[in-house]
Amino acid sequence: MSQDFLFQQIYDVVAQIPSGKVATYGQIADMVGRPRGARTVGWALHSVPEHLGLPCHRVINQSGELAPKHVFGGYEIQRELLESEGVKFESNGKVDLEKCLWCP
DNA sequence: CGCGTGACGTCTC
DNA sequence: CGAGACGCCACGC
Repeated sequence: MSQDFLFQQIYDVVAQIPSGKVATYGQIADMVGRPRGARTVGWALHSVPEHLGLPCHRVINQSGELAPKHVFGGYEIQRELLESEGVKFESNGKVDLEKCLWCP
């Protein structure tokens, strides 16, 4: 019940991420009321059906790195999508959180 | 009901 | 600064 609402919150937050911006698991977790549930957010996104159209490639970890595992398709795919949306990448392959981090 | 696992985060060595 | 360990939340068995 409340848990389903939590999932709905996560889906809603991710869906609200604008193009050219990225959000971190901790940020989303805090939005849904689970500031320590960053793992839960990741688990939720893994459980979320892709047909919902959630830009999971815009969800990254606190370090600014993309998903360590090619869960949604592949690291390169994520980078391509983000770059296509205007997200800047650093030489180390990380996202420029200073400019592309989603600030609600 | 209890244990194990996982797209993470933060602290400490 | 880098790597490792512990901790948190939710689900599956």
